[in-house]
Amino acid sequence: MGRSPCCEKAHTNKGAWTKEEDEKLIAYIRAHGEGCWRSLPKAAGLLRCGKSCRLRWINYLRPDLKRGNFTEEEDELIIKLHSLLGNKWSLIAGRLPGRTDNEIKNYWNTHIRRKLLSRGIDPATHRPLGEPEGHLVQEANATANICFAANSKEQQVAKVKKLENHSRNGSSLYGFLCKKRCPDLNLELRISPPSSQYQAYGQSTADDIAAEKKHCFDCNMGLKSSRECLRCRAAESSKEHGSSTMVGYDFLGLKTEALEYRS
DNA sequence: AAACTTAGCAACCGCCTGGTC
DNA sequence: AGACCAGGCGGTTGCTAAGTT
Repeated sequence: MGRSPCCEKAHTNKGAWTKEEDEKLIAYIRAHGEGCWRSLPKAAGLLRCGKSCRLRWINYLRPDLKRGNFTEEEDELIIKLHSLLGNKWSLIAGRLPGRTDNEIKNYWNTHIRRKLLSRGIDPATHRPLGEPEGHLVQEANATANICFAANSKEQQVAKVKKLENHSRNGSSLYGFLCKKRCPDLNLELRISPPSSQYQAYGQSTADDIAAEKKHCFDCNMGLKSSRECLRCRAAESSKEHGSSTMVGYDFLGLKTEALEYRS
């Protein structure tokens, strides 16, 4: 038995992408959007594995990527998020607009690890080198089990329900753990109507958004995050789930699921 | 100038998860 | 219930440029 390979390896290119391949992939996704990665290579005329196309698009070709060096603020945010989430690079990336999980992972391994070691901090535990891990590590693990990102509304609902089984107030637990480990990092989740979303961002982020004009093409108001407009998603969610409240905004204005669910 | 080492990062691999039938 | 599939994630590899001897 076993799983069939995602592609026929004998007839696929490997290694660095050429300019022509990039152009084909960009042109195809512009015309058809992101969809079935398995069938995309053939449809786009690429001799590549679907996974390879997805990686190339997400990590390099996506138009909303921020290129260039990490700022000091981003460094510190990554460190704090890593202390809470561990090696959950995709979750960390979800809170750094324009950065990818791969990019952050590489940056962590090449820069931040060294930076922490030079400060005498163990990058794995975020505690002084040589000190036993203690209870805070368990707390970090517990925090990592709280899910922030889900791919669909259905998953969000399922995950919130799962969370509710553990705690009647999941965000309070999260806030508690965050505060305990990083008292100066505001990761408190909030419920707010879409119209007031900018108030939840904090001024600097709102200014950045305005400067970059990252508005949704559909409603022309909500923030267009790396995947979709939160405002439109909120509207869609409430349509589908009746009185369910599925969307919230974290301190960076990025996608924050699983905040509240009323059945 | 050449040989060697190191750092940075794009890309790959294998595993896991969730959805569908 | 379980087999299969697609997408996603984290760890690792390998190439290349920069730095050092």
